[in-house]
Amino acid sequence: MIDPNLLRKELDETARRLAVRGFVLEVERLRALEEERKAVQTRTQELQNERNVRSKAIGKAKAAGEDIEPLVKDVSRLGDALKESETRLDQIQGALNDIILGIPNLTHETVPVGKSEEDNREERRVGEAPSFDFEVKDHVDLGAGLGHMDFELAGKLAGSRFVTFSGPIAKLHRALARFMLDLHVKEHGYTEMYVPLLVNPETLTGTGQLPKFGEDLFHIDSADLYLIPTAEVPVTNIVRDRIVEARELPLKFVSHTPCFRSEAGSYGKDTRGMLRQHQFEKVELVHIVRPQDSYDALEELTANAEEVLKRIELPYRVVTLCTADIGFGAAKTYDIEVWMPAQDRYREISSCSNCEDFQARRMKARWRNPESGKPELVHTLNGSGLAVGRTLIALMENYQQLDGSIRIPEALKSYMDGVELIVPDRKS
RNA sequence: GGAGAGAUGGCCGAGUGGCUGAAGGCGCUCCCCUGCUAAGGGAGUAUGGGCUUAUACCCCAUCGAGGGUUCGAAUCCCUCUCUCUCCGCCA
Repeated sequence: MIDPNLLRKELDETARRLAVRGFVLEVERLRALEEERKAVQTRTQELQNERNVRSKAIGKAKAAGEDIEPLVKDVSRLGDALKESETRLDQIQGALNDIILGIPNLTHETVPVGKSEEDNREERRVGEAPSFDFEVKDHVDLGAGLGHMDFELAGKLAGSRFVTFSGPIAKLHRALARFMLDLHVKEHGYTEMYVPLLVNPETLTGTGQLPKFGEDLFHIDSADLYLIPTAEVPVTNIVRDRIVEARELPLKFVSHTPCFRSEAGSYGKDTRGMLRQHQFEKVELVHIVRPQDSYDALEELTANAEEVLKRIELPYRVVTLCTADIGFGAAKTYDIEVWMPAQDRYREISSCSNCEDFQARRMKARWRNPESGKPELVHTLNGSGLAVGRTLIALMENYQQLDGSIRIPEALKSYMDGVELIVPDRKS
């Protein structure tokens, strides 16, 4: 959440900055609530103070053996007024809290202002799109030809937006995840985390999925738990309600998990193939850093994710999301988009965001600043390094051969037990 | 799932209705003393909020979480969460 002081002291300016990203702030309602909050809070605290002072006096009088009845009678008068004041304060603060939890983050000054994803700013292109002297197939046709990717079977087992792999495709999928984990742990200095895939509402509120985006999540009714939509949720919440020492920073975590998304509201979008699934694997990168380091960390994290594509030689580009396309909690986001030959366009394969103190404030995630000696909010960042399923289909499409077989890039061979080519299964 | 015990500050730990935001110890910070080391003496050491020019005062809240009783709750009652022990079950 954004700094509540902005709503108290710079309300109009804050509304203007939010309007840039298409969010309409209820300025007049906030102003009225804030004014009342101030009055009621002051009144409540005065009443509490009076009660405390008088109650202490009763304690003393009693210890001294005096008659306390008149004193008790005197304080009881306060009861109703105090209760009423406290109740009203709770209501106001609840209302303010509801509003503020629904306000998106303020964007960084380097974020392009835009109206749609058309206005995202391309930063760089890396690698050459492969040229084919035959008609390219998409991953669905390739998978069907190979006989190792089955959407119908998944439909029978679960429903739409699921997939099954068998044999060499399942192995390639696993190889990709292992390759990514090893790269980030051994060469980029990340600590691997194994985390719960079901989390409670507090955790999801910490990273910003709740209360506003609950319909995007799968919920377990029997236990009030949710399936994680990304490892960002449990991993970032490691520092929730903590004050970390300055010497511990930066914290860099990598976690490979399945992710679950209801995709409510995306009916009819990317229905073919496994671009948009209810369940997919992702290797997630999370940084917890000092505020002054967060923009350097965003470059580092993005470079770490890009390195995966460089190693497996897939062409991609990096774009800075504009104010219309950026996510709820992010101050700045780079999307990495991989080349998809069958679609003849780049598609998102990683999203790397600096949330600044937006999640930290919700989570009460702080560090002790040695200069002030005081706890201050950390900055949090996250990014896919990479989405494994999408990497798999990008690899299939970019490395396809005339006969429908798939070549294995050099960097993955050691993870494939020597398999250099995935060929159609003659049995199927 | 059944039976029982517990949750207090960075840590350990006291505290069963009143000057306890919390004894004592450890740790940490600063100062003093000591010609090394060790020991010793003193002071300080939670977080959020209100007020404020102020990280100064003062005030409010917080002893797992949320309700309740009371003039007054860390202490009493209820619900929940988590931890530990025993039994059962189990990858």
